[in-house]
Amino acid sequence: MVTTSEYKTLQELFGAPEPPKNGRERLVHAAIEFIYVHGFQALGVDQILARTGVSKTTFYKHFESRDDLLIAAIQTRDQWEMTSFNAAVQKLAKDDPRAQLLAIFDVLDFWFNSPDYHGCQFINAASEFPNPHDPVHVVAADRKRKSRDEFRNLAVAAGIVEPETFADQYTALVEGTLVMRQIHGRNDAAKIIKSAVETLLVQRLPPPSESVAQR
Amino acid sequence: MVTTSEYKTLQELFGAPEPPKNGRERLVHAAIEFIYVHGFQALGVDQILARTGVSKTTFYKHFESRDDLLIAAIQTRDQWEMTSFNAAVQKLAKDDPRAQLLAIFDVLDFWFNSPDYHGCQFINAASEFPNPHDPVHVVAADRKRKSRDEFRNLAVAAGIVEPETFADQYTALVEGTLVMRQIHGRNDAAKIIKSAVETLLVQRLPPPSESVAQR
DNA sequence: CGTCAAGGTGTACCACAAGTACACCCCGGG
DNA sequence: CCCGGGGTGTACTTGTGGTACACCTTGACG
Repeated sequence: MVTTSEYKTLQELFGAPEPPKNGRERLVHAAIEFIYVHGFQALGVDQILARTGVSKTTFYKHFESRDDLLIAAIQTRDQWEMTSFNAAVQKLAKDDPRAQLLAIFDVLDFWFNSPDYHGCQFINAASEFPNPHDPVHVVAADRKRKSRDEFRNLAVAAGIVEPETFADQYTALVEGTLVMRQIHGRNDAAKIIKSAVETLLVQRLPPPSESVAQR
Repeated sequence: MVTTSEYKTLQELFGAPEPPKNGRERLVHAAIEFIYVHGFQALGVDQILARTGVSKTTFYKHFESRDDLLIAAIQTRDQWEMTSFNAAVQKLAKDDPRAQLLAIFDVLDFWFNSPDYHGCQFINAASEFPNPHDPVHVVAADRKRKSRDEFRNLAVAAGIVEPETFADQYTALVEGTLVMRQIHGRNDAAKIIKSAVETLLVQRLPPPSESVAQR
């Protein structure tokens, strides 16, 4: 098992999103930053204009409406976060699927203890836009289902029995870990839940193949 | 284990909140209903006034502001939901703590498959008001932490080893189940995750006492 | 009976944010 | 040269949270 101590900051694991350039990208970038801290509904058009120095006319040339900006923001965030997170897991656990299923919680632990953690953007988004047909909700729900499918693929690759059921239970633990960190305020959540994952893993790993030396 | 088939509807398990009477209660009641479906930010003062037939002047005699109504709404919902849920668990599992830890997922399953399920109000609230000092967020976070403590108490009563760790893992599974139902759209979540709870339980139940040790 | 307070109504109004209309600027490439 | 893409500024409309003020109804009680 790769020890995570060689990585000190989340930046090293995640990298930073590209700095903004033209008007539209400046707006989306500023929106992402603001929304992640204060939520979607708190974002005011005038506020984001003052913050970026873009004029209102320019804004409405790039976006049909305020909602249009919100959609662009979560889509961009989705792209960035998915690639960053997967890259971080890859750094810690290479291509070993079983190690990756555990390393995911190490990455979560890093993330949880970074100073600018403000919860899972997609849980927030789906809660703020409860209508399942709202475009923002759709992006968030798709992201969640894709994550669950990636977990299933890892489970299959790791040779876990009943990978679908395992994927559901593993996903629930991940989501629950996010909620415990964000709402319960437990920033040790990832460390503690990781042991539950190990319990589920050993129960589902059929042959005692000593191939993956764990510990 | 109590089979749940004797209960057909969530109403039987939960009961209904008391019908509204005077102006203030009508407003709070209508707000709760609306918020649970559409979210906090979607609630407009004029809308709720039209819906209840209360005048704006009356509204502002009862509440300092719109936010004040939101706070009253989530507090009232908190009271009602906690007592209803606990009563439902009691109906299914009497006073057997181990059975209660499993029955909680049976109640969740009922709830998930009722037509008017719209997610966990408190996850929604904390997401819509991400500022940890916001009054609405505080109510939601307190509710979550209290639930976790109730789970810990059940674990202690059930004689589970390391009840604190178990409570954290159990809580994560509950929260994860809620998220999977609400965002992933998996209304079979409670059934599937229940088996993970059983796995954690058998691992933590120390003596193979053939009958559940009851008080 | 008279009166007074609690709780309710209606209308007009202010402040602020989303979104529109219109006139204008600058600059690089056919 | 001039034309279109991208940018600016100002003034406006509209909707909604919140206020001010004048008024109505009911029931307890001296």
